[in-house]
Amino acid sequence: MKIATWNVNSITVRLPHVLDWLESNSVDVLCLQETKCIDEKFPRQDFLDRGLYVETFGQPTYNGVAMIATGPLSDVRRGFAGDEETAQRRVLAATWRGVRLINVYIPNGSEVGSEKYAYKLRWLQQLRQFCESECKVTGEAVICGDFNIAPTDLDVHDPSLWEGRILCSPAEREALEVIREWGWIDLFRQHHAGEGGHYSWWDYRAAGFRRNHGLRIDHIWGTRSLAVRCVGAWIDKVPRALDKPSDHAPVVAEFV
DNA sequence: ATGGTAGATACTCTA
Repeated sequence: MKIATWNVNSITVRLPHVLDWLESNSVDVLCLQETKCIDEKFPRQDFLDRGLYVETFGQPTYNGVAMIATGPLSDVRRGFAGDEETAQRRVLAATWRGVRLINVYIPNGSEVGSEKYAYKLRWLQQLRQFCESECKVTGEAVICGDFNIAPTDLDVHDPSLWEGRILCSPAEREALEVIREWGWIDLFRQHHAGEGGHYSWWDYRAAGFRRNHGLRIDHIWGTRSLAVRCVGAWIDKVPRALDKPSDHAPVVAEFV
């Protein structure tokens, strides 16, 4: 079993990359973020034609998450309990073959101290509640997506440049730690303990990818019972080097 | 010093 996450920065633009990637990577579930596409316009037929199952939770222009799977997705949950119809669409949960999956696009936060930053911290508090209500810590569950947080300085190409800045600030790292303490294990770090230089996002600007000036902000975390079955986790930089790439690379975890 | 690029939408916002 393989589970992957990929911020595609518009499913409309990235559809060829996603279809090609699925062709050459036999993943069972692919969680997408920043689809930037309302559900009615999501190119679901391209996936259905390939025998895949699709669940979407999108809005115009911004945000949007989706799941693509090789089998049916059940108990689909869209957004937090009590969200207004107009709330930003950033979280989608579903069950695939008994595994509970949470797909998140955590807010970027814009700038430390801004209104968007406060929204990010509030959203992270809600996400901890969501984990508690949607998953059993003793069960098989995964939370993955664009977390928009580099958990430690090991996940940052230049920690002194990024110190205290958005994606790296202490308050957001602490809020993420509160979520992790619920019972999640970083499946990538489990297989790459202490290794620097592994990033999942590189800014389009200033030739970030060519210089490997990146951050590891896309993550796959699992509960203990899945972590012991996880035999590998990696970041696939191949699609990031294509023409017209997303600024994020897919992250994959494999289980026995 | 506050750059640089990309995407969706509409003459900016978000990342």
